[in-house]
Amino acid sequence: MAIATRDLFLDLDRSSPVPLYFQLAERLRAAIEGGVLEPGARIENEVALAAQIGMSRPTVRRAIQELVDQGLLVRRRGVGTQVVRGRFAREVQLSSLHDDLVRGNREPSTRVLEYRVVAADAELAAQLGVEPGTELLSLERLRSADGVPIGHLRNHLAPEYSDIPREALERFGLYQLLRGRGASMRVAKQSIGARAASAREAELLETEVGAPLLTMSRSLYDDTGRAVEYGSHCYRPDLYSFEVTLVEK
Amino acid sequence: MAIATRDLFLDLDRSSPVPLYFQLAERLRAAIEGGVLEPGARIENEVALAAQIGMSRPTVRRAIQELVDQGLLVRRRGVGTQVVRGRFAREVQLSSLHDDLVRGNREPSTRVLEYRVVAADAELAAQLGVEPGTELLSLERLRSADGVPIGHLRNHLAPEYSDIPREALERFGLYQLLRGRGASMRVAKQSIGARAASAREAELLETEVGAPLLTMSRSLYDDTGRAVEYGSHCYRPDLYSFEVTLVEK
DNA sequence: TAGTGGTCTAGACCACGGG
DNA sequence: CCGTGGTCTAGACCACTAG
Repeated sequence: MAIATRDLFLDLDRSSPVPLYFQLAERLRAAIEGGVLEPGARIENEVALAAQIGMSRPTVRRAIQELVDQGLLVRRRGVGTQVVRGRFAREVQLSSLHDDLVRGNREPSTRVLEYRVVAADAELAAQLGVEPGTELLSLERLRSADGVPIGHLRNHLAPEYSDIPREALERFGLYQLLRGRGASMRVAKQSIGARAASAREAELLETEVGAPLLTMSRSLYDDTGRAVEYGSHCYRPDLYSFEVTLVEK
Repeated sequence: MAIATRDLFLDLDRSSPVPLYFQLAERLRAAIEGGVLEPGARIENEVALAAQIGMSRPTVRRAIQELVDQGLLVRRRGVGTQVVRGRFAREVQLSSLHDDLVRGNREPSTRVLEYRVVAADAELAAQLGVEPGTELLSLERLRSADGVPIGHLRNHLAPEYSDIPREALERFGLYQLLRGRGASMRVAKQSIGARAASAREAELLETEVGAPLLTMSRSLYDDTGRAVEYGSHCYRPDLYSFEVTLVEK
């Protein structure tokens, strides 16, 4: 039996700049995360839901699809749509470690270890999709949370961002600064691995030489498809990990 | 100036069971990966493309959206759609290590180290969304590629899959066996981290005690939202890493 | 102002799963 | 057989960007 959802959608605002499908998706999400729709519960079919709410079926469908993509709902043709059982994972966003820490109510701080302009070698040029020899701002930072070192961050920034002042990097997250300079970041391609800490990394991260580190290298592109930065980071695995949700299509 | 794409879409098959939007997306992908559409190239606008191909705009739009979601294209309202610059990352699928190795033309082999039924404790029950005490098949396997140990895999399977024979696990990937039993897996929630190898892990993986290992724990759900398995794996980081593409919405 | 992607409608037909 | 989600159409209006 499908759950009655009539009362959940009374306050949709058609004059709002927020899309209808998004408003509906957020209400469904709240119902799921708030326990109104329990794990395993079936929601009403798309046609009936559209009629009840007074929206077209494609709009309702898109709202549901958002939650399917995020792993909160599963659909079966000919059967129906249900809430996934089990725990909910916080969705991975395209955000910086700095922002992650702030969201987790931890106090981030940053020490800039290196700040200089370099010419892109072949490897960097390929990662970023720029010409070899292009001038990039090379950064090396140590990021701490509540005074404890958590990550060693190396970044190379595209030329248009190479005027970010060193002092700003001590106080703000890199993504925050990039956004403030008009970058609209869209696509990140990451590779996650592990390796042993070097002597320098061990000293910076206050751990032992050879201790396991979680590594992440990332190429970041903006909404024009141009490279914004290439980053090569390592983290203390006792203080940081990556959460990923995969949905089979 | 937008790239002419007229000739790319002459062989679309409207009678095929493969959806039109998917056929179109695959042709676009081939054009991008084959270099016909170069990094940074703009493709024609959705309305013109639809008219040329003889499809409706929503269908064309959906095809483009597929590639946007996969990080191959970027769109800007009022401007247009462009090919992302930089390297293309192979998309992460919901697949097993076994399948990954086969795809990479490597020879996987598996040693089953443990095979027994256990009762779910509170932690496992929460991860899988089942009642505590539910009987689960507990597995411990060593996966090698071309004879070199690459990962130590611990899994707990939901009751309906606990009759998978031990011998099958030596010869096939777990996902392959689950699919063969009718499981249609949909959602995986993974956490990726790192830690030091224990004495046993070091021996199994032919590395040193304390050597860095890449870890991944995963809850897997099927298309009814029910739990299929919980896995807790570790890998030799010199032989395996995770590739992730994130797209900001 | 012209051109683009973003949203939304109101239908239609089909494929699949279950009874 | 019926109910469900999956696909597709042919429009419409709007918001944003660039010149």
